Amino acid sequence: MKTRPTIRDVAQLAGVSVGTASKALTESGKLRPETRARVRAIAKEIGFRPNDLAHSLHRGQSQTVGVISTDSFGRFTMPIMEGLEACLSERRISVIMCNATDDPEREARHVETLLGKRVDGIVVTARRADRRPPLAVDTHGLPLLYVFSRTEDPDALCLVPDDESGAQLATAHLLGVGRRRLAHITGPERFEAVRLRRAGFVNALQAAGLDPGAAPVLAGVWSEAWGREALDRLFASAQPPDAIFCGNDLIARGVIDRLRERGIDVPAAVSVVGFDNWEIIAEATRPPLTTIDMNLTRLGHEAGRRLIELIDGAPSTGLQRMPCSLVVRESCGARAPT
Amino acid sequence: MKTRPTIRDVAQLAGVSVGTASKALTESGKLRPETRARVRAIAKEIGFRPNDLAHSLHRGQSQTVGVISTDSFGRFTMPIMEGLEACLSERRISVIMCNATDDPEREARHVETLLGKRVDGIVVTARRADRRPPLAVDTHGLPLLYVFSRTEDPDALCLVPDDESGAQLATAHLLGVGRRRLAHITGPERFEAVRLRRAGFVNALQAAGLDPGAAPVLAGVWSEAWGREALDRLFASAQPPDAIFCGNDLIARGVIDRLRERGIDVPAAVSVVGFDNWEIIAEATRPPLTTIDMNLTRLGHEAGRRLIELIDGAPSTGLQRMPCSLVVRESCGARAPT
DNA sequence: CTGAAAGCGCTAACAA
DNA sequence: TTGTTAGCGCTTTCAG
Repeated sequence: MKTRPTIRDVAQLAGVSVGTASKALTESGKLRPETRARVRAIAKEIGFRPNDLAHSLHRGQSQTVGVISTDSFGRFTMPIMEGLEACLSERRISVIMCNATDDPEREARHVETLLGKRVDGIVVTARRADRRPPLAVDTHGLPLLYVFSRTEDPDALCLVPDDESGAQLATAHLLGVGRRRLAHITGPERFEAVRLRRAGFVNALQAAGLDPGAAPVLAGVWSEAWGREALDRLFASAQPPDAIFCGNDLIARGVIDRLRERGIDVPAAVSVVGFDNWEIIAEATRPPLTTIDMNLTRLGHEAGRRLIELIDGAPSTGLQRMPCSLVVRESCGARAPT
Repeated sequence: MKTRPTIRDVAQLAGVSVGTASKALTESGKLRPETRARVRAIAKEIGFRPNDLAHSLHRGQSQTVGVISTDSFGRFTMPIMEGLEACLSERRISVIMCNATDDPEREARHVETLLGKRVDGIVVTARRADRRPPLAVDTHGLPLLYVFSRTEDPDALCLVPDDESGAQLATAHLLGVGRRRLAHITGPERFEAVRLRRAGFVNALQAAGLDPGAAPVLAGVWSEAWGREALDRLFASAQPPDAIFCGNDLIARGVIDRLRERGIDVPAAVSVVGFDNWEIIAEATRPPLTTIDMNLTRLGHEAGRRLIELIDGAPSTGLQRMPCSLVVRESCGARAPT
């Protein structure tokens, strides 16, 4: 491995001292423009690129943060990463990806490595936004941020989507297109997201003066098959719903598929709204699915912003819920009921 | 930011010199076991963690590699990353993720940053395995590896899935269950993957003594809607196929959906095989989809292995095609035809 | 077996 | 305006 040119090489070729060369290259200090230009020319010519390791060692900041994911680069992690990286790369901060896949030992090893590399901060992300135990390793007060993930540690800063208000948004939209007999088909009860989204659903009904007790809520799993099955159950009753809020887009897809199979028109007879805005799914349903977007990329971006604040010394703790938004496609019909 | 303990602190508390402390902590050299134990105890007690930046600066290796993706953390990048990270983390090598999203300028900036951080190697990955221009920045002979991506640079090492043999596998499977009137529905012609998979399809037919000219090939887009439309076209003819090899799972899903809508039984009347093994899709089709897996996680793992070899000094160039495999579910029927 | 010191590449404080 | 030097934290000779 041929070693790369150092600032000493640049200085030598430019006929100045290293100190001068350094000054010339970092904009800092006062220098005769002529000298500066010469140094820079040499640097460019020999392909000098400052060694950030040395810089970081000196400065005590590595311009690097670590991301620990328990979601092995899954569907939710990627948009978050995208936003995070976009935000951080503007400050020339690099992000190191670590996959722990729910293995505490791996996680600990990764944190050790990150600490060794003297990252300026760590963000923890997960497959679901439920509470998780704090990192097992003592991070010595390193800036720490949980995204799409929460911890018991009250000192930690956690950023999660606002499932409840997202669900209210969805429900309100169904009411807005004139529906009154709503139902909710969702995932496993043990997910906090399921409980929050149900709460949002119920709240919105109450706010509209409807009786939530009359609105069926079916909890199952996060799959199309469950969506189909649940739909069959709802339509076995005497008073089937005219609108269904689904806990995620997969369920919604199952629901819509089954409605079509039953010859029930969406959105003419029944309106459906999903959750996730998983585009490949939402755009492939027939008709395309109106759904809730958790704005995960924005969440990641915000995480980057907050992490930088933490790194810059502004302390901050607590749980922050970021708003969801409604993406209207065609599965609910016109906004104004006819 | 309270500064972390250094090896000097450890040495001082243990009553030895820094040199001794270093030896004690690195397994190297000869030391009285008693001394070693004492040093280690102190180190553990005060939470000493060696500063890898200093280590790297000294050693000239950063134990870090960069990944440049043009696929903004998309569906194909994820499994590759997973395998790569798993492989590399065993050697305690960290991976820095950079997203360039097809913007050459961003890409260049990222490469600069990586060079500054003195990464030991760079892997480039993409949304599709087609040829791309080499990195715009001079990497000074840094180990470089293209995964799921190729470049014109003949000196580069490129790892891609073997689309052609994957397609042969799929086609052979259809023939193996007794089908003879095959068709192929696929994506846009401009994708190399489309051309290779078609070639594999044709080869397999020829190998079986069938006339490829008689087997329709419909190129369109990578969507369910196209799958449905193409199926309608095939069944508008006098001699519809009894087996369809689809260029990806989305198309396959559209095909299967439409077959069901037409009341044609899968797999009794028609066999279908997909490509990608995108589990969420493949498992949701009715019946579940038999498909080709590009083994991207393994590809990523292999990339890690090869990159380590490059870093360790073994030169290697050229295009390497990694095998795909067949995942049998239920959309083709029994292996032995009745 | 252990201590002292040079040096990895860079920056910043101080001299000239 | 420019040069000199100490030091960031670690490893690795080379003496002791």
